[in-house]
Amino acid sequence: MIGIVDCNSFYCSCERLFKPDLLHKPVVVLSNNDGCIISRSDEAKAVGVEMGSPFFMQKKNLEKNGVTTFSSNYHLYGDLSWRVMETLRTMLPEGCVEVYSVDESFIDLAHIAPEALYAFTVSLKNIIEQWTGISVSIGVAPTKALSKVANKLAKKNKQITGCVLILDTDKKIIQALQKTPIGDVWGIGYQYAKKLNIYGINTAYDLTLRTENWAHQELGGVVGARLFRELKGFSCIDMQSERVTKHMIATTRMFGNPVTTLHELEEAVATYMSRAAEKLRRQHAAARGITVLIVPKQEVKGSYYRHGPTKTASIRLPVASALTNELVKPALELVRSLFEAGKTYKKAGVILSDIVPESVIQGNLFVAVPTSSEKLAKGRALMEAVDNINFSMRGDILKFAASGTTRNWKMRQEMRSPRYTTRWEELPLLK
DNA sequence: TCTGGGGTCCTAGGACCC
DNA sequence: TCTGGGGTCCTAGGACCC
Repeated sequence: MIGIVDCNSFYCSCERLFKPDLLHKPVVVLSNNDGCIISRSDEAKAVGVEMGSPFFMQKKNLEKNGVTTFSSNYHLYGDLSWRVMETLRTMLPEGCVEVYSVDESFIDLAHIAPEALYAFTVSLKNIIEQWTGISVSIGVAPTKALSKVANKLAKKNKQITGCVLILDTDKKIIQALQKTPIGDVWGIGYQYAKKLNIYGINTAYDLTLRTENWAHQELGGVVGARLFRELKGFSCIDMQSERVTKHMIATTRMFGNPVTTLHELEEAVATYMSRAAEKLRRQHAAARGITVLIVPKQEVKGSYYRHGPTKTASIRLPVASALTNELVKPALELVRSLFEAGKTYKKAGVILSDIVPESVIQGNLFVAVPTSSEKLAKGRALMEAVDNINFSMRGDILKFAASGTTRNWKMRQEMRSPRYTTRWEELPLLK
């Protein structure tokens, strides 16, 4: 059996941990730029605050209901996430925990006897809550997709389930599938749900009445076929070992204020590239592919989004690199090629792809030794020094000049809580 | 210049996840 | 006025090869 452990209203729970007076009060957390609502406590859900809804549209409702609002504080969430995952690792054998996102892990429960499953799961939940202060829900079933179904139901009926639900018989599985709207199924997003509704498929159970071939045809090929089998109880999405290196590294941001000049765009792109390059070096890798994207401010009729189409440009370096200066330079050329004078921009970003481990950077036969080993070593040493200083001093003390110093485009975060657990200056104080 | 089948590699873009 | 950020996987189609 496979379980999924999911933190309840994770970001809100993190905020409450250091503000216990908010325990049974409505709380929400906003996305970057204080744009939209990305986490809600149960009390906030109860007064009709929708997930993903824009902050400015909910502002009145939030005030009226006395909802406490936080900007996102990723230092805090990242640290508490780590504590929860570490707790799981100490409770389960090596290789049985797959961290799936900041607030979720799949756990392999094959080693637990069926009759002991429920008691084990409950004790796991209690220990996590006791050790970290974060409450979780756990769904258990024969496959990953079914464990997600179990988890959703456990959360929906907290009073009855106590946030733990185990689907260990065909009967329970079928009942659970019948209670699950098709759009709630893991792997069925907005587009597929719409399509399936047209075919008269409204619950997860309805989908299982079709054939694997049908799912293959209508739901994106092998992905759909796999989901179909998983819902039928045949496990085909294995536990993944911890991924060491990412295949793609992105740093993208909305601007705090709209940007109209090439100069500002260049600053932003240089800044984002510096961050992306840091992430790259942290995983001891180098990248060949560079993509720059900018998004103009422009109404598009009939579109869900309130911005113009994303403009992208990319290149491949002759040789993979992890040096900020080598990555910034081509990125700046790309952004210059994309920029159109007279337009207003609201977002920009960089994406590094074609990522290889640092140890296997391929030389290029046709590149005339610009990267003699001596020069390469110097570049690495410089990067290491920059990374170390920025890490120990916090907040980019050392920057490349191209990143600028004024940064009018920086994002807004007006209601961020202190970084209680990762900054000495921001430790919580007891009176 | 025309004709065929089978394969690889690459990129762009769509769908999804949290 | 104001709608997030960072990922994954897969498919289709073009270029190129024999």
